[in-house]
Amino acid sequence: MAKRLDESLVMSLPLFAGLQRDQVRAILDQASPHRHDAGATVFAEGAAATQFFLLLDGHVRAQRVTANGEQVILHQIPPGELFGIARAMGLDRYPATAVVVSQSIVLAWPMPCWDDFMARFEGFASQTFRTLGQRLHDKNDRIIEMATQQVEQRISNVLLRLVNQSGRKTAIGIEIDFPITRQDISEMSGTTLHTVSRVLSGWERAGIVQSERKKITVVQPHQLVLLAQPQS
Amino acid sequence: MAKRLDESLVMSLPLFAGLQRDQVRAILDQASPHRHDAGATVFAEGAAATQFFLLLDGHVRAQRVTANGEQVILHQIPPGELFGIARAMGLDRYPATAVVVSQSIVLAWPMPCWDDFMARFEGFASQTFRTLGQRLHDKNDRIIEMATQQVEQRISNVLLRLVNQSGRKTAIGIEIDFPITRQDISEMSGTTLHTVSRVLSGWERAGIVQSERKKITVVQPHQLVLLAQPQS
DNA sequence: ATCCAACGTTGCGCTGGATCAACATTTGCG
DNA sequence: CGCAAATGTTGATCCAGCGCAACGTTGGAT
Repeated sequence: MAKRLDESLVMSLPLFAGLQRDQVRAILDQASPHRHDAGATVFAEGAAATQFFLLLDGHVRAQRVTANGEQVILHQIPPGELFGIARAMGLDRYPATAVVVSQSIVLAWPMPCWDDFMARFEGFASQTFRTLGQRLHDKNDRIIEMATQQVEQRISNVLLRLVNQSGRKTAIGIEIDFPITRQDISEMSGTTLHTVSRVLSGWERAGIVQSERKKITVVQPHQLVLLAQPQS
Repeated sequence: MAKRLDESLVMSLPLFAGLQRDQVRAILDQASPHRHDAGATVFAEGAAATQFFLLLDGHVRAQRVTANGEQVILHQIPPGELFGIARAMGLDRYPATAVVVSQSIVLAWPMPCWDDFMARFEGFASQTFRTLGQRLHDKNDRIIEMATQQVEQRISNVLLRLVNQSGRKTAIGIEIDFPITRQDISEMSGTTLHTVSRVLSGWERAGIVQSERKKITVVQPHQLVLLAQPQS
């Protein structure tokens, strides 16, 4: 653990915009960096919220399990974003489980730092507000989708969101750059893996997507946008 | 407009906890009070966010209309809560429409006050964080419900939420203390008014609820709790 | 090289709820 | 008062998508 974190890794993040280099230094010095492999749990629902985190690289998702044992994926955290900030919301336990989707680099701070940072760094609070506002907005969108749209449209929307957030341009289209299963998509769209499989098979036949095991490439994003629209 | 707002109206709200009487005075002096009748629109989706609001008394809901013209009720604002705080989330337009459900008293501040209040009053930011966190939590619950539960369970959950938030004890049970239609409930639970009507008729026959036009009284809350549970 | 677990596909039947339709009741308004 | 609009009820029908089942495919562990 001798190696220090380099400020340049994070200076470009909106969270640290407007901070001096030595301020960032001070923040980073209190963080412990972790590398997690796919499948690892960063924190579990209901556990005491002793740390908060910044996702430097990779993909982490927040999910919850129902009384029935069904999983629901609530949120996919993009690189550069804070997560596990229960303290900000007045909670002392994590409201969901954070699971690593693909190898990720995560910074962790002890939760007491939270109040300290909020008080000392101007942009910290406003940036956190923005993040929460964005999440709230996304969740509203999702609620509206679930309330009014058909399964096929919901799946289109999930794919489009993933592509926008984590798409990587390739020769044949835009690829989702982390491993994702039909089951995952079903847990994001409120349906079953069977239905997802059927729908994706259909789209593959129509040339809209192309997929391998745990990998999906959107070949015709425009078609997907059309499918995502509520049909008149 | 000669009458001044009395501090005691709001001093007990968590939002103003820890503030001195003269601080509250200063805040109130910048507010303009409004009385709205049922059906009035406080602000519309997409409009420039020029004001933020505090609901003193009554009921206001946030809703959005889909491209199809279907309405979805996103949130019901309880008395004492801030709303229309687009600024906090980094937005300059309201993301939803705020409609008055029953006669309400609302305080309005010009949006520029927001940054000012946030900077000057300690508890303002933390209380707002708490409110946003609470909303986020509610929306997660709702997403999980919509993804995993049957219509009857979702309707139970909606009723229970309304009863908890705005229930008034009466001789026969707990009554929802603002006018609410089957249509409204369907827009909160992602179903149709027909299905809501059928379900409520069933519950009425079973003696769980009792309802008149635009009025619902839960007679056996416990039964409703049981119905809301995912069946094994 | 083999095996096993995870992942993906597809057919089939069933059903929860949407949709369509008709009608009843209540309220507000000219 | 009488009428139109809003609200609520209930029956009949239909189908999207779930549950179930069987099977195929891939990759990683030993």
